Amino acid sequence: MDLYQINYFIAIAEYGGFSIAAEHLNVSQPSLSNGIKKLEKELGVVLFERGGRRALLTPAGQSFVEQAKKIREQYRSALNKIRDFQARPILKLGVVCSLRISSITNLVSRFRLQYPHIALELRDSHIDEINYWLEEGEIDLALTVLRGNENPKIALNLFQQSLRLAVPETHPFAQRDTISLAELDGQPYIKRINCEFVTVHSPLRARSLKLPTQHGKRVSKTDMG
Amino acid sequence: MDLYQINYFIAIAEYGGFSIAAEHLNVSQPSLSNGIKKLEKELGVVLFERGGRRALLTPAGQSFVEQAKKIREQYRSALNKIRDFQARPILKLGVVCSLRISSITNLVSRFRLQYPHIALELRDSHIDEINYWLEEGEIDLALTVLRGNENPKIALNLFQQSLRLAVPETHPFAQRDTISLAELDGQPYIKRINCEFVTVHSPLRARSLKLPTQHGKRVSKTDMG
DNA sequence: GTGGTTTACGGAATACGTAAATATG
DNA sequence: CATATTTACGTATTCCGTAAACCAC
Repeated sequence: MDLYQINYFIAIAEYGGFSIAAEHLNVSQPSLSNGIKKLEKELGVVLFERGGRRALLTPAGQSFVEQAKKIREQYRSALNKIRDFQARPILKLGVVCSLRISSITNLVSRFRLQYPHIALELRDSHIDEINYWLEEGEIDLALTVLRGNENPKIALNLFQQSLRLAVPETHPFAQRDTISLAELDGQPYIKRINCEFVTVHSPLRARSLKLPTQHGKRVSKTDMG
Repeated sequence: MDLYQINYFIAIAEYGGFSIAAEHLNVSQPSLSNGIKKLEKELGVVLFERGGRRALLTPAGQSFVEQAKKIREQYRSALNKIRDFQARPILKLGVVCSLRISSITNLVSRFRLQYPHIALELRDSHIDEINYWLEEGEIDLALTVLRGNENPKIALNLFQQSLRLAVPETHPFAQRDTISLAELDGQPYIKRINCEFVTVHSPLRARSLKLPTQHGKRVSKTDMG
């Protein structure tokens, strides 16, 4: 039994399907299928009901999810404890995937020049998981979007980043120069898939394509440049 | 990180060396060496001080032993929980390695004839680990040696097995027909290595070679045929 | 020299991705 | 027919054992 199988299994259980879990894990669906198959063989039980549109946990699977999460937690805890002994200090940095890449590379290169003896480890995800990692001590710092209600002792404004809205020419917003995020609340939008921008062709003459989404939740007010 | 690495690491830490751990794990020394090397690389710390006769834990290694045992326990607990859901019932049987193989195979074949739908899983080790497995619920039954003080409700005498003592012709015991185990207390003896009998050549004309040892502890009174 | 660990190397198992096939609604 | 999962297959990695080298006492 390997940890990757544990992680695969938990992801499929939480996302409710092989395909969507594969996207978030950045692996192919067949890899997940084979991994779970091997896990089921080792455990001697069937973990998912694959019939129909989505993968549903069997009773055995439901039981094993709890166990799997405990194993994962134990492993994470062990990794955190061992960090104090590592010769070369590692700064673990969580990055919200909606940040512009150039901003990150700029910061990283300046950091590496100033602190060459410190190793950098970057992990990116959506804002909720970043906050979770921060609480659990899995990352030391987070590059994220400030919402204005942060404690100034633990949050620092590093830079501002302008967001642009893409609408068709016929859209009511097309004539406006600035839009507050509050006005967008409830509007349908194109969802970004796995931190990649969906490329939009002809019918829309896009000004630019940059929309924070947070996985289908409605956008709320945040800082705009 | 795989579980085999965890098990390798704990075994080396407990036995105090790569070679002796390899014997008990039934793998080669280089396999252990590579496994630990990979683990150290992944963790970013050195786990053992390899200088000299034996492998000694570094401070990081001492810390990680505790974590590794927790991970192993969590994994075992998960396996125990999943057993209730397994379609084909599995009877896990622990066998003391000093038992005669023919006695075990005889019992096993009769069991399989009578209960063909039950899968059998056998694990063998010394008596202390067997008892530990029994307490932890890792095995359902134990084939072991009765010491006479067992609760008759949970222990059953299945058969008796005669033990023989091998001594040189000049030894005081050589003229005796029977020896009680109490008389052997404190006597030097040839230690069995990894459940295999040490083959003894010329100078000793052995009557037979069968001595219960329990890993270097002094033998105590038990049932003799 | 002896006991113990590491390196080198060949073979077997496996994890991954791409592409095709199968099943479900 | 569309979506979702499973097979099939080629490739790269890795795990294991044997044999040889290295290292400390």
